[in-house]
Amino acid sequence: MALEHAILVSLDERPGTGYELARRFDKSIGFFWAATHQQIYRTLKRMDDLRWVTAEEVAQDGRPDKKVYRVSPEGRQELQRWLRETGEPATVRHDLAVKIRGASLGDPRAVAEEVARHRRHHAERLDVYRAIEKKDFPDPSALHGRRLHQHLVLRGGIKAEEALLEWCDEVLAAMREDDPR
Amino acid sequence: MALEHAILVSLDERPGTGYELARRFDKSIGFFWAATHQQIYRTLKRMDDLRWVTAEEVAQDGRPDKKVYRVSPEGRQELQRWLRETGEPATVRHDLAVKIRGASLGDPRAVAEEVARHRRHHAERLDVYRAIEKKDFPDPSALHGRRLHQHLVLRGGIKAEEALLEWCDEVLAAMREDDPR
DNA sequence: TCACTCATGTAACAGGTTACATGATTCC
DNA sequence: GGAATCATGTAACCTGTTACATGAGTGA
Repeated sequence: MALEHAILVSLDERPGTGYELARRFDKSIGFFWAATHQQIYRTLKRMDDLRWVTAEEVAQDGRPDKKVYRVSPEGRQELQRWLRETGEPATVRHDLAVKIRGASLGDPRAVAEEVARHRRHHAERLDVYRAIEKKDFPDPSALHGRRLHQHLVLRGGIKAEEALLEWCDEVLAAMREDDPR
Repeated sequence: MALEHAILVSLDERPGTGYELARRFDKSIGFFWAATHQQIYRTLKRMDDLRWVTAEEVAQDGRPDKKVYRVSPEGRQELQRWLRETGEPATVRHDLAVKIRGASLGDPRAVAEEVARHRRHHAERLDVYRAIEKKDFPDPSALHGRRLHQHLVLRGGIKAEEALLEWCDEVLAAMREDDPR
C-alpha cells in the first residue's frame, strides 16, 4: 500500500490536518493517487499508532479543534525504506476499454458517446496540467531536487492524458467510419 | 464494478471455465482489467446466483470435473444495460509517481533504478502488444464490428505503454542530469 | 434562509489480495 | 522424483466506497 507513503511525502512537504490532506488529494498529489477523506482519517490514525506521524491538537475559536500531523523520524525512516523497495507497475482497470471491447454486444453508438465524454474529461484534465506547468514550472531546465521531481510527476500526468486523448480520437474516428450515421 | 461485465464480454466471445477465464485475465482481456482466479470464482458464483450465466458441469476422466459457463439472456441484457451507463475515468494510483515525488527524501539514485526497472517492463509489454497487433490485426483498415473493437482496445494499450516508456526516459534523463555520477 | 467551508468521525459494505488446501496427470 | 498443468475452492485480511452524523461560522 502506498497511501501511507503518499501521505508521508505530502506531510513532509508541509504538515497539515486530515481535512487539508483530503483536499490535497483532490488535486496535486491526488492527480496520481486518489483517496477520500475517510481513507485519509483512517490511515492517519493507523500511522499515528505506528508513530510514523505525530499529532498536535490545536484549539481554534469558532472552528472545531484540529489535529496537525507531522512526519516523525520513524516516518521518515519508513519512507526511505519504501523508496528503496521495488514494485510492479500498477494493475490497470479500464471500464472504458471493457465497454469498447463489448460494444458490438450492445449499442456501439452509445459506447461511442461514452468515449466522447471521456475525451472531454481528458482534454480538460490536460488543460489543467498544462496550466499548472506554465504557472509553477516556467523554466523546467533550471529545476533541481524536489522541484524537479514534482515537475517530472506532472510531466507523467501530461503524457498520460495526451495518450488517452489521442486514443479517444482514434476510437471515435474508427467507430464513425465503421458505422456512419 | 466491471469485473462482472468484463467476464460477460469474455464469455460471450467464447464460453469457458473459471480456470480458463483466469488465464484469459492473465493476458488479452487482463491487459486492461486485472483479476485473480479467486476473484473470478467468487464472481462467477455470484453471477450464477443472479442468472447472468449458466453453468454446465462436464465430467472428465483423469481431470477434475469442470463447470463451463455461458452468458444467459439475462446476462446479455445486463451487459447491454451497463454499456449504456456513463462512468468516470478510472482513479489512478501510481506508486512510481509517489516514489519520484518523494525521491529527494531518500536516495534519488535508488528511485532512478526503480524507474529503469519500470522502463524495461513497459518496453517488454509494448513489444508484446505490437507482436499481437502484427499477428492478429495485419490489416487494421479492413476491420469491422467486434474485431475492430478488439483492435481499438489493443491500440489503447500500445498508446499507454508508449507514453509510459517515453515518460520513464524523460525522468531518467532529467535525474541523471540533476545528479551526474 | 440556505448553501458552503472547516473539521472529525462511525458504520456497513463491496472489492481485492494472500495464503492455504486438494488431487490427478503429464512432461522432463 | 519433481515441477507444471488442470480445476476448484475456503478463509482471513486489507482496502476502498458510500452513507450518515455533528456543529459552528461565513457569505449570498
